[in-house]
Amino acid sequence: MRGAPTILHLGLDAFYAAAEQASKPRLRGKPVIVGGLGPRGVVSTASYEARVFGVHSAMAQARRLCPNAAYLTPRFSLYRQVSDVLMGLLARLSPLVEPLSLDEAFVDLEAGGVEPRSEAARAVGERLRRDIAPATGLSGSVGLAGSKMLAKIASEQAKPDGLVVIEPGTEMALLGPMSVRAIPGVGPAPAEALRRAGIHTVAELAEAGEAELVRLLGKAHGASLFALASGRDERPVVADRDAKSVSVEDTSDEDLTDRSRVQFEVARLADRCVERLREAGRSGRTVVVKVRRYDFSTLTRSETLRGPTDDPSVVREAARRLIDGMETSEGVRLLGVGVTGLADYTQEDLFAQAAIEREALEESQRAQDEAPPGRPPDHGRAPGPESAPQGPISEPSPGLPRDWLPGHDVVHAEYGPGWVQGSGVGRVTVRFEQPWSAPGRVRTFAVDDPALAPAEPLPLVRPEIPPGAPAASLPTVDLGAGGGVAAGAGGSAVGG
DNA sequence: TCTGGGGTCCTAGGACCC
DNA sequence: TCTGGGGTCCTAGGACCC
Repeated sequence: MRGAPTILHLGLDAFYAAAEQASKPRLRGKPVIVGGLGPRGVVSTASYEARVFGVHSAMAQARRLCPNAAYLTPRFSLYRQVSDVLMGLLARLSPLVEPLSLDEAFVDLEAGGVEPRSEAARAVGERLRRDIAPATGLSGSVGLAGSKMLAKIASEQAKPDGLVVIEPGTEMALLGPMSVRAIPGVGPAPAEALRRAGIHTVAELAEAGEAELVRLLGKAHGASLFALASGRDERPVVADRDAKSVSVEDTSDEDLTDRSRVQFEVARLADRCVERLREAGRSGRTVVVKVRRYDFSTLTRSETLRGPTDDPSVVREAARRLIDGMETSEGVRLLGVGVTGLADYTQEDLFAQAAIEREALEESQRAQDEAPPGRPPDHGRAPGPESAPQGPISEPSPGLPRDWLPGHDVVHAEYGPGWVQGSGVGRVTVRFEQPWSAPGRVRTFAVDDPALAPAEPLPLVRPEIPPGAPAASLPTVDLGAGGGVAAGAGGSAVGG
């Protein structure tokens, strides 16, 4: 606990939903829900307008409460882009920045040379809030306090779009009457155990004493909770924490019962997991398979290899052995594959590498041959790294239905950039607008209209156009394939 | 509140080694 | 050959967070 509020916690407000509203002028001021699509989808983030209806994160039945909201598919490439900008702003404040998620971080202002006084810390926080809007197009809330826990509680109180400083010396008066749930780490299960023991507030936690809390909640939880409730929190802000695991999982729209289908899906998940592992430049030693059954009971099985690997076929085979030892006959709603025990990737010798790639290729061909019947051949999603690169010439194969996901970006040869508002019965409705344009109008096309193509997200903040540069080509967020957004984008701006 | 997806940390038992 | 304690690794499950 510091004598000055020099630990800063920042969180963007309703991040994903706010990013969608910044992106889509027509949705500003309206209920927007990211996620919640599909028979088993849950809400990822609800805009403040949607929260009025009682919609919140992780909720399954949002549609009943808020049928008129815009339900959108998440666009993680955009959120990551915004996150990079945000973390860049924070890095200017201090070398000690600890990201907690894409939109949340702790910053140690003292390590950044900020004078350890309330006024100085507050000034930095206020400037940060002012800088966030023009840099990201979004708003954030800032908490400042003498410890991580209090800074986080402060920024929670500051939401939306505010700043709260907890002055050292005032924290116990503030904390005491709060519910035990206000302390990060106290979820439903510990809260219930505490309630049965007659403990409801933070003050009662501190009065209960460490021994009692350890008895109720176990050694680690009890001890750390007692310290936090007593206002003791010396946890440092830690930058550059390495990830400890990588995993992917998928809930199917309907429970899977067919054994070969389960095996096939596990192999695909293993490939996706390794893809992500490799992107992170890591390798892992323990392969984990997760199964959630029809009744929501959850099983995991793991296998530790002799050494770390980032070889798709090795991970796939381990996952296959694990799933083969698991009971799935009554129906599986979720399958997952993960890798833990991560090590920094070390380039193996070239022969081994070549052999591995060859094997992976053969394996993926085998997997394709083994694909169980009844499954569409493969719409659009690349089955493996070898088919990934696609130049500007790659046309969408005619006849194959494309997924037009609500909220995703498209570009039309005549009307320019827009986003999918909805699709069905062979038609897709697109709203033509950009982050910096006035609200746009919708048009409807056949799903296979050749003039319509998927596109990368546009940045939320209009990029500066250097004086003298041609006003056309606006950059897209990702420099990946398929861009081609430029045509006609120059003239239609309104704001700015 | 019939419950996603990506993570983190903790607990507890058993194997194994010294 | 028996007994014991401590440390570490592995496995499985559970709780929490965003």
